Amino acid sequence: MLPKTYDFKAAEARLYKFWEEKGYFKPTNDPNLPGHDPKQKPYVISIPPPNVTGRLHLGHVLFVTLEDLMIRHQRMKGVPTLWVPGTDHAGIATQLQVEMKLKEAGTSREEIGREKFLEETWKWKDEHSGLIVEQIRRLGASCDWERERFTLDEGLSTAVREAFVHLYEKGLIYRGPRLINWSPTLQTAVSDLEVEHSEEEGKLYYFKYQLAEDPEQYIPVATTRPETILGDTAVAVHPEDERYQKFIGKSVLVPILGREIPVIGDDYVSTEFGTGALKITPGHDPNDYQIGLRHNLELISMLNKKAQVTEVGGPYQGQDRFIARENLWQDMKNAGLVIKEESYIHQIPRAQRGGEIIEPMISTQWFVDVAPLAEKALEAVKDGRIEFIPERFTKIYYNWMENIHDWCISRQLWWGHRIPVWYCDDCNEITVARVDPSACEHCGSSRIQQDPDVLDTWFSSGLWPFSTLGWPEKTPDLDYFYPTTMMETGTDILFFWVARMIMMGLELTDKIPFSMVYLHGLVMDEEGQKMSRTKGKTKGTVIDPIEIMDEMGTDALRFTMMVGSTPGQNTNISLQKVEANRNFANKVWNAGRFVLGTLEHAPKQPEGDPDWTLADSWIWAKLQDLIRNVDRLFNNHQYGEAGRYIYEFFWGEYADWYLEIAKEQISQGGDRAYYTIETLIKVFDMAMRMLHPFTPYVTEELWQHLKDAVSNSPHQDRLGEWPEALMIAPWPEPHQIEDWEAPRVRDFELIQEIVRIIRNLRAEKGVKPGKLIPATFVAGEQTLTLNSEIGSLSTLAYLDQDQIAILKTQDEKPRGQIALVAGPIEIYLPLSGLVDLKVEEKRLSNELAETDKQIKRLEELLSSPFAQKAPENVVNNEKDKLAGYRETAATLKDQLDSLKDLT
RNA sequence: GGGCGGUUAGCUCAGUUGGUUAGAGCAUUGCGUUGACAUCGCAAAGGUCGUUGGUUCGAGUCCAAUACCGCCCA
Repeated sequence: MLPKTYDFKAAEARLYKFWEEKGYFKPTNDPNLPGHDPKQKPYVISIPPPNVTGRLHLGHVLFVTLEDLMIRHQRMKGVPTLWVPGTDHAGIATQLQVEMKLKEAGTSREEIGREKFLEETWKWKDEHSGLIVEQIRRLGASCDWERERFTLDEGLSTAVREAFVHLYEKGLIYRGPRLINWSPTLQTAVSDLEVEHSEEEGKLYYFKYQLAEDPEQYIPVATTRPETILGDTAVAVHPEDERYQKFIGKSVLVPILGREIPVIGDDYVSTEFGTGALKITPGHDPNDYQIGLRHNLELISMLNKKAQVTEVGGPYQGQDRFIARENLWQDMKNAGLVIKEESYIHQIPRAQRGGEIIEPMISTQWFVDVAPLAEKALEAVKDGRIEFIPERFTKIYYNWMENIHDWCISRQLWWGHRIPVWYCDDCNEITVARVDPSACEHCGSSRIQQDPDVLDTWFSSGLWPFSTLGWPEKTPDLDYFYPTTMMETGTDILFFWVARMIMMGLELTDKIPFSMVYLHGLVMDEEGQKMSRTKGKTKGTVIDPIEIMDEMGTDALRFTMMVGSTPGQNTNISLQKVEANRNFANKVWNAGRFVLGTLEHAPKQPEGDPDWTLADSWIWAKLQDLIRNVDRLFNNHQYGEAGRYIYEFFWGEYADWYLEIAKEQISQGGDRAYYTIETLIKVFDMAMRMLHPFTPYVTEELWQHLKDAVSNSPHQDRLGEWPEALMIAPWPEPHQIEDWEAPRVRDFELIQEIVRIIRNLRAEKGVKPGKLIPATFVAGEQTLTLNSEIGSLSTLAYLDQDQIAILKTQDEKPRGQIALVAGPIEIYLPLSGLVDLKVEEKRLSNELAETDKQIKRLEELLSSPFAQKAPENVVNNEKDKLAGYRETAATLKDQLDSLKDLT
């Protein structure tokens, strides 16, 4: 006998090892092995690689569980499946961690130098990389670990190198000074996507731009960043603005500095905003930069890389940008150039990592010219080769692709793929090479220096679906498993990653990298807020998945993530929910225990063919229905909904009803017991199969026990040979609904209704559950059905089996008994002493009133145009209901009448 | 400024292609503990689906407008 509670701690590690050792994580039909059939279409997922030095958070849990579920499902369907795991080097994040460590040790990367720093970083990586991988394994992830990759692996580095050189040679990568997003503390450029705009309170500063020819006249200008006045190279007004058009072509004086700059007309300027005149700082503002390009304006960098004022700032040179703002403004006040300040809410660009204010500045960086790539990437989605789930992301994708900007790919970091470009000291030409060159390819000089920068981590991530399979080598893996099938990831990296993979894949491999993109939302706390380490003064809301797994088991966590999630929507999670699902795992465990227990005293062999009871047929029909629903939902990627269906079936139908009835049927012994046990097992087996992708551990554990028990039981003959593991057991196939199902389900629902109504009455009358009571049923056409279910009825409603009468009709109403009505069935319970005629009358008339209401409602409905216009089956449905209510009403009236005779 | 999502029971969320007075978990209330399960069982109470209008025989489910919350892009 199994223990009373499921000991997940012992089971999980053991089962994972078992699966892995059996080689189930590896694809069947491996292209590297003999007998490979290239025609069999595989199902492939490449994991969104987590940060190699990171640690598991709930976001990881969500995606690992989802992908594992998809993979396990396909594997059970017999499809060759491959899930490629791996990690990424996470340039900035990892470098920062190591820098922090160095700082603690009283040194810095600059101090120890690049080579030593990289050594330290690799060491750090080696120390930490095991953790996240170990944690992902613990989640039950059935990835092929022999194909695990890391973005800085040799092979993947070759891929990055190839991609860079290819794009460069095609003219799609270029270098040049452009306005980029600069992070003054990280001391690197970042891409547009790595900048977040947050709405914050600031000030709008109004001041005077004096005319050079007549300082008495001025143009009023408003700005949120007065310090950038030092870098102004024009003042722009709308060409049709009557207030200012006369100034166009004249010069104005930069406050304090006295530099002369032109007044230009540009219809970008809004006449509504501020004063209607705009100062233009092309060196430090993206919009101004565009205007500068249009008007050929001078570009002035008034801040250096530490965001301090440069020499162009005259007296403010060396001051931090925010200090300079105050000082300059004060000086302008003194000079009478200030008009006013008002508070103003505006967008502040902040670094996604670190949160400091990003400084737009001119810098020489490497860029990808993405427009030509985007065009192909757009086409691949428009023509349906790539599909988004949920579908609405298609539009979001289009919108981004259609307004795409060049991608700044160089980072002033040390940890990452170093840019494969060498500059010649002699001829100043550059050499871009797949293999490290020893001499300039232009003049042959050996005095060449490699570009010190590394590439954006997302550059290598963009190659992930194919680089992990061996590209640019033509490997059997690449040939067979690429394009991959499913890209499953978070909505937040649609642009960062998915879009770029599509662009890179199409450009470099000429193929789409995957045909489906499934996007999940973010994991939030129970109030739908982002989890935070601290929340005001109260404790943080961060839930540590490891702790949860320790306390409640991996399955509980996985199931919670799955049933709590809907495609593209955020998932709110709470400990309470995990607890509820731990209870579910326990329920599954105990139901399994029960089923196993029945096998121990199963009759040896059946004597005849099966004679299925109503309950047997009912649960089997319900199972078929479940299989159909789960199939439908999986096909639509509604995994959470599928999980909820299985949960409901298992707990609400199989455990609550069928198991209880099975007890009684087994007690009858003989063939009845034999076939009941068979049904118990078959349904349980199927349920375990469908549940397995959600909760792999508890299902496998139980299933293994069941398999052992069955193979040692007489049932082996009829149940046949079972596969070696649930994990590779065939997925239940849906069957067309058969004619016998609906009537059996209807009949059983009548039994359920009878049971419920008796239970309710017992509860109402305070009859102890242990007390068995007699009952009389007047069943009319249902006499046969009820007769066959005496056992179930008495078990479920706690009736005395020896004192049950089932009559077809009844001439005289019994006296002094409680009368109940369930559909067409009259029920009489001789609860002497508990019968209060007044109470009974009230109860019956209430019921009658309720029934009459329904009858009236349906009569109205059926005499409305509904009867003509609605489809026949819908109308018939309502007609049947009406007939049922009428039957009930008639019976109730009968009972009321006979009650009145007594009074 | 453009776009997207959400608004359903006290809380957190589900809800097939519109089909006829809405489901779950948790919380609440009452009863219950000798054999699958107290990580439980039985039962009860609790929403008319943000608002307005429209399409339809029929709308939580489609359309339009609107309010509030959130996100993305500019």
